[in-house]
Amino acid sequence: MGSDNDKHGGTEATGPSHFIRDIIRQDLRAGKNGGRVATRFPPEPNGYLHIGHAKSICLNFGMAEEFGGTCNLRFDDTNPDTEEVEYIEAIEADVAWLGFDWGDRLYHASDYFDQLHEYAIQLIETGKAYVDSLSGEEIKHYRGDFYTPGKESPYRNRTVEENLDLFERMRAGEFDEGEHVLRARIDMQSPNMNMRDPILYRIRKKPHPRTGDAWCIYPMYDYTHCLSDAIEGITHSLCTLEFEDHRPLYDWVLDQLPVPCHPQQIEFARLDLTYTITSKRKLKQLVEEGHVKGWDDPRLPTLQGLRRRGVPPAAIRNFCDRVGVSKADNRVDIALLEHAVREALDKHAPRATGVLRPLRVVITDFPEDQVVQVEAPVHPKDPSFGTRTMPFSRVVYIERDDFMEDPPRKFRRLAPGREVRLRHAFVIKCEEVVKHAGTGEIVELRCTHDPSTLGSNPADGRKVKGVIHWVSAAHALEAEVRLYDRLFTVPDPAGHKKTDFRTFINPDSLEVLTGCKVEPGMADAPPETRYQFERLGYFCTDRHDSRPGHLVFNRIVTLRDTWAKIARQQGKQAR
RNA sequence: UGAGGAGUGGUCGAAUUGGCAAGACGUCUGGCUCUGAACCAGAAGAUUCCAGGUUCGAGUCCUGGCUCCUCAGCCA
Repeated sequence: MGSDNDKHGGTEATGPSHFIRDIIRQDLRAGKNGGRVATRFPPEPNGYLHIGHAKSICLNFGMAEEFGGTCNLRFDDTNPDTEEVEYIEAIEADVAWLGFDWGDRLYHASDYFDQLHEYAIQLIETGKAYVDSLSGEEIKHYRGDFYTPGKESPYRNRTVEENLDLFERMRAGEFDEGEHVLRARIDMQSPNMNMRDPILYRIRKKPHPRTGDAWCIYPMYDYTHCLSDAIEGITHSLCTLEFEDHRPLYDWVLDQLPVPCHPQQIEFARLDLTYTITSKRKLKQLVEEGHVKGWDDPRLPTLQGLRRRGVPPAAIRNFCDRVGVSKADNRVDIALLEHAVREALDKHAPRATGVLRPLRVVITDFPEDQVVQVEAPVHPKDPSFGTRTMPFSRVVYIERDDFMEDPPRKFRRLAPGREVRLRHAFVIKCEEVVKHAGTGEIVELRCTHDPSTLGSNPADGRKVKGVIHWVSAAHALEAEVRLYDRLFTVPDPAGHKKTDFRTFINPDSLEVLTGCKVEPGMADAPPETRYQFERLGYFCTDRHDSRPGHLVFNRIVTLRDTWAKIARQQGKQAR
C-alpha cells in the first residue's frame, strides 16, 4: 500500500528547469550567499491551505532540498484580527501530510516582534520613519491615486524625539486604534504606490494568538516579511506575482537597517486550476453558505479536501512538479491533476470489487449451497501485493450499467442471449430478464454459467468480449459510496465578470449511493484506505465517517473511461 | 492620464552565445488485454500577440503597436 510517508515517491524526476532554479544555480556558481540556499514557506494563519499553496510549498522545499539547503516554515502572523491557532495547527498538519519536513525550523513572524520593534526605533532615529496622526480616511486621500502623486502628511517632519516619544506611547497603549501609525519616510510622489510612505505599524488592541497581550502595535506585512527573511538568513525569498510591486519596498527596508543579510525576492505565477476556485474569500463563501460541507469537503481544492477525497500527497507533489514555474498567468487543466492522481494510485492502490448500483443475477445452473473461493491478484501488475480470494455463489450482483436489454453498437457487456466474463470467475450467459410486473424495471437476470471457464478461456475457443465485475450476494458488504465530480460546470467559474461564480456550481458534484455492495475482503479497512474498484475508479474510505462495519467510500477519481466516450459520441450521433 | 509584469499547439510549458519550435496533459488511430483500466505504437494540432527592421538565419536582438494581469487596506 502506498504509504503517505514515502517522502519523495513521485518527485524524483526533476522536471525541466525553470527560471528560479536557473537563478539559484547561477547564484551558486557565482559563490553568492556562501554557497547556501535557504528558503521559507510563509503562510498567514487565517485560512486553510489549498492546491495553490502546494505549488509554493513544493517549490520552496523542493529548491532547498535540491541544492542541499533548508526551508523554514514561518507563519506570517502579524494581524491578530484574522489569525487563529486553529489555522496554525491545520497548516502544520497539511505541510507535514504533503510530505515536507521543516525539522526544527518552525518560526513565526511574531517571534521577531522585539527585534522588529528595535529596528523601527532605528528607522525613526535615522529619520527614515515617522509617526503619522492623520486619520485612515485622510491617509487614503493624501496617498493620491495611480495618476496623481501623493501629498506629504503635515506630521511628516516631526522631530526624531517627538517620533520616538509618540511611538513609545503607541506601544504603551496610550492611544486608540487608528489614532497614530508609524510610517516609512520614502517618497509620496513615487509612481509605485507602495513607496508612498507605507505604514509600518498600526495600533491593534487585540490579543495575539501567540504573544497574547504583550503588544498593542503590530507590524505590517511589507515591513515584517523582508526583515523576517533577513533574520532567518533566507537567500531566496520566493513569492507570487502580486508582490512584484512590493519588491522595491522589500529592498528599501533592508537597505536602511543593519540586517544580517539581504535576501533576494523572486516572484512567480500562482497556480490556478480549471473547474475550481482558489480564492480564500470564495472558498470561505462556499463553506459558510453551505454549498459544500466544510473546509475538508472532498470537492474543494483545499489540502484538507484533497486529503479527505483520498488524493495521495505524492500525486500532488508530482503534479506541482509538472505544472512548471513561470511568470505567465496560467490556468492548469484539472485533467493534469487527475492524471497525476491516477498515476500514483495505479501503482499503489490494491484492487478490489465494488458494485455501485447492484443488479441481482441468479446463476440458475449453479448449486444453491455451493460457494467457490476464486482467487485474484491484489495488484495485477505487482505480484508483491499477493492474492486474495472472493466467494462466488449462485446469486451475485453486477453493475446495472453492465447490462442492457437493447445494447447499442460496440457494447461489450451483458445483454439477453449474450455471454460475458465475470472477472476472475466464470463466463455466464444471460438467459432471461425478469422485470417488475408493475413498473417494468429490471429486477433480476437469470443466467447460466460455463463451469469450464474458471481460470481459463472457453475450451471451444469462442471469444468472450466482455469482462464485468461482480460480488456474491450472500457475502457482500454493504457500503455507502460518495461520488464526487467537478465542483463547477465551467473551466473558469470566477472569470465571468457579470455572473457570480456560484451560479456555475455543478448540481451533480456529489451523488451519494447507499446499498452498494463490496467484496468482503474490505471489511476491516481503516479510514483513509485507498483501493481501485476495478473498472470503476479509485476510492478511499472516508477519514471521518467510515469504520469497519460501516464502510463509507469517497470516489477519488474515475478510471479513464473509453466506453463513456464512445457512448457519448453515439448519443450525439443519435440526436 | 501612472507604475510594474506577462504573451510559444486546446492546456501547461522548454528552447547555451541568434542555428531544424522539446516534453507533459488533453484529443484522435491502432495494438494488447480476464479492468473498455494500465501499458505499447502512431497521428493530428504552432504565421511563437501584431507590424516593421537588423541578419545568411529571429521565439530569441531593435523600433512601434496590441492584448491580458497586478497595484490606490491601518490585509497578506
